[in-house]
Amino acid sequence: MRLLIVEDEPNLGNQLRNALEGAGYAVDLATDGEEGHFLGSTETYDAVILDLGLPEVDGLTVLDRWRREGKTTPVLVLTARDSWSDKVAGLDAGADDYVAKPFQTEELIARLRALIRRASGNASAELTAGDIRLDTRSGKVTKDGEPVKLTAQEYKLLSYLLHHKGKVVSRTELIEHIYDQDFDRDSNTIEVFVTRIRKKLGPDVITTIRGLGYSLEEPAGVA
Amino acid sequence: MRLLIVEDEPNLGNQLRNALEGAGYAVDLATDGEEGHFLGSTETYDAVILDLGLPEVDGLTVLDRWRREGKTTPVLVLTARDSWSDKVAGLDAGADDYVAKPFQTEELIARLRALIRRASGNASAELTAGDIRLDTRSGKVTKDGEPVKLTAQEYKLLSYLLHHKGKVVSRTELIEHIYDQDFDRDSNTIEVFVTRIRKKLGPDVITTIRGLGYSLEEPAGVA
DNA sequence: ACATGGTTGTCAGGCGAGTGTCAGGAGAGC
DNA sequence: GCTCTCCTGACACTCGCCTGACAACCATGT
Repeated sequence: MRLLIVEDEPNLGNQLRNALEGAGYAVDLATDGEEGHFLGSTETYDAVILDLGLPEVDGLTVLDRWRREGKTTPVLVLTARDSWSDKVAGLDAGADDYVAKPFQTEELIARLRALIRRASGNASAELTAGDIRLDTRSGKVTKDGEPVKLTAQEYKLLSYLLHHKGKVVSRTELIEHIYDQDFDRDSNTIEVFVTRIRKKLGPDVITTIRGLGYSLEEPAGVA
Repeated sequence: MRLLIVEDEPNLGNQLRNALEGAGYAVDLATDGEEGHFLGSTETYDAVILDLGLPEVDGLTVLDRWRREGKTTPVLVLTARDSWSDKVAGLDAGADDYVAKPFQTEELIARLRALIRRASGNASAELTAGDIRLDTRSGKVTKDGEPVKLTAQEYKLLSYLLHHKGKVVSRTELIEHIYDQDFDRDSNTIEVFVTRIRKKLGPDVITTIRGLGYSLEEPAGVA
């Protein structure tokens, strides 16, 4: 899962980045509205955290532009506390959720998780495929009810595939969503991690679509 | 366990704070409704003690706002002795328990404990995991029936993990709940205390989830 | 006031899991 | 059979975590 933070205040921005990276997200940080809008328009993110009070271009404007461009990425807006007018305006512009500043990191993360879950159309916090089960809240994975120990990267990869169950996901797409901007794009880490996951969860969990990428399917009628 | 006290009368407020800190809680104190609401909205507490007669914004209003914002933190309300109307109103606004002023500190603490226990879904005053047993009433910990002497911080840490048994708890979350507002966030005290607890209770009590945090599990079927 | 014992937070060194790179091998598709 | 893609075992390096030692800080009793 990859996030964009648009926040001009350096302290808060970095603090946020650290917290979210700690929570297992890949994070890009933009420090003004111009850069934020640019990144949001050109890169793909699973969610955006947008501060409203920004230099150059106001946060609301950025949000509005994205929506006009047809971007549907879920956006979580940071508002100053008490600023109800901001909230209303934000709603109109198409924000998906709010957190009042200053905020508690845990709450922000919880809301983000909910946002991403909603956006990918999953009602529940649990993602499943066959006998594999992943709980996004506790961060635990089980197979046949047996807990399986995954490392951070393995978890990210599996979680992304589960969020896009049934679709074919290219290696590039995976790299873009699991790592942040500056990461060597011609590396075979993804293959390596797919292998490692297959070792832990069984060879049939992830299907290779030769030349295109990988896909995680709900196993067909076979019992 | 971290508490918020909202109490305008300085004597009572400080007295409460001392008593509760003595009982092993991390305590923040707000002296008016505005500040109280702000802290309650932005920080995470395990419970709130709320006086109803407050300057600026009334206690009931504060409570009502929190509930509208979706806060589910358990709230214990302090009411004047005979003010039944307050109680009724408080109930409507979503208070979880009452203590009539003037009150006995011990009673308050007992009720708080019950409140927190209920909120975390534990029926009993005892938290257990394997052969570890923690009595929240007496504040005593035993392993295999043998009493174990824990220091205050060790106890807090263990207790928080037990309250969240099975979940992965990040180092940040632990810091936020064990210490009060201003505490250096990048310090390795948590690691140190985990080590110390492991020394006293055995190395397998607390599991490290690399990159994410710690977790306290009910040991699997193995006898 | 002073001494004492215990508790708490900081630091630095060390260790190991986790991660990415590589290279050789297997298999699909033509 | 040849080629291109993907798989996978081994290795090196990094970074996170552990842990022993120290110093500051209480609380307590004298």
